[in-house]
Amino acid sequence: MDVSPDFDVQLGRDGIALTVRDRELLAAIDEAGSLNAAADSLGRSYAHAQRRVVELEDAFGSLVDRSRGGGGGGGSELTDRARELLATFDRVRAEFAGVAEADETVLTGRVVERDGELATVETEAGRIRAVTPPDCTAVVVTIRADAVTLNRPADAPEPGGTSARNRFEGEVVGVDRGETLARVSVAVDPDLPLAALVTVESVERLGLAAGTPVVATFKATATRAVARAES
Amino acid sequence: MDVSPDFDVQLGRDGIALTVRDRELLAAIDEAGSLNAAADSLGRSYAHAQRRVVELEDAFGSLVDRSRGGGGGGGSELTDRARELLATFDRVRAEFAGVAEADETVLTGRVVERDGELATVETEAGRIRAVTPPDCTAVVVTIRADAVTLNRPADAPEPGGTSARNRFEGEVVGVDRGETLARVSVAVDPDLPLAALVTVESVERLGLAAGTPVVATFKATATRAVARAES
DNA sequence: TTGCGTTGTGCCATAGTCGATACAACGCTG
DNA sequence: CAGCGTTGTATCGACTATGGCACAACGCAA
Repeated sequence: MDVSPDFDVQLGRDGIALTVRDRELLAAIDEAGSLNAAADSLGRSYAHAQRRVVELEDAFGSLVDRSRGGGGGGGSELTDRARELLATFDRVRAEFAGVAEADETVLTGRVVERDGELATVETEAGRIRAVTPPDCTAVVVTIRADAVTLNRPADAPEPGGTSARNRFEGEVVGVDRGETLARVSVAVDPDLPLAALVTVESVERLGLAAGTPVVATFKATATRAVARAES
Repeated sequence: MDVSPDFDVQLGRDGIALTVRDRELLAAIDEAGSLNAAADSLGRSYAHAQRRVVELEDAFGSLVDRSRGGGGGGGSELTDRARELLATFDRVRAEFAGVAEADETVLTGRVVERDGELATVETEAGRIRAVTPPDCTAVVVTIRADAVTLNRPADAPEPGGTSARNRFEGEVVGVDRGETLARVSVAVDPDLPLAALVTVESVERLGLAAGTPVVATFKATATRAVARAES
């Protein structure tokens, strides 16, 4: 069952949301220098684009300095606030894209202890601390590969000296080396592969290869559990 | 400019996407035992729900075992594949929700070296390794608070012994303690606050309070840069 | 004054989504 | 055989989003 996670970002404020479509419109205005030319270059109607800008400004404040008449008939340009908005939109989108691409290892387990939104979950691989929704004991916990850091056993931080609440000793079972990023599989307790995304530079510095003993650590706040149907 | 990032998840396959709405429909079928009752309980039309199920099955394979006639007139129930689909939907949605909530520290800088998708960026706070889109030198790098781990200086891993490629020494300037999670601000190099989300248990174990010296580490693969307009 | 290209506004047409309704087919029960 | 509640299918109408178009207002330039 190969499905591809996808997402739509939006920045909300005062009940209305700035979507990808709006982002494109603002960017086009910035480039074209006029609302009219922007709508044209996007193949959209001017009327709708104009109304949409007003709508957005209603919620987000002044976004486009528009002037009519004058040399060339007038024109429009983005305000600083609009540029700032575009920047945060791109930033948020990049974050989401990161989690959409990242692969992750998922474990099923049961919560054995709970303290507010934090819980410790008993899984096949051992106990894991994760942020967990309330009122559920049967859960699946997912650990994103970009959240687990690998350490040489000798250099691994003592459990008492770090805020990384999860720590597993294991040995490397595979290194899938890309150009600059590598996906390494670590066999924790029995023989369960935990995926970690690291730089190839780290692979070389730590001398990671099949058989290398490592200590994998990841934060409780970065691993999430969701309820699962009891089977 | 306080905007609230929001998102819509969907699982794509064969060009069609399973949305939140579809998730609700499938869940309702599971609970009600019939497509008809499910549509009713959601306040939707049966006709549309039925068509949608067929549409989804076209792309995702058999999802609902439907039978008509017989005792009670028939009924429907989810296939294992549908249940699996629901589970991964929830899982993915939880991941996205995590990044939507997490606060993050953003730094502006310029890439000074690059190696494929990885780059080192010179920022006010020092050099940071981050995954970076191609063809840009002016960037904004964002570090999610749940991605940075705090270490006691004595226990901090040596740079050579860990896959965490970013390491900053600093001291705690503030602890915003929640019920089980705490947001601690760390002043790195000059006096730039880096946000870290840790458990209150970690706060106590590490004795974190204003003035405590700590070493903050985070992985290059977990920090992302996006292009920014040259000012 | 005329011309020009822009912004601002209103109205209509079109397409897509979705609920409402109606009806046939189905298969067990009484 | 009749009754029942389900699935399957077609058709209609309401609502929304969006493009197309028309026209006024604007302000500078020639």
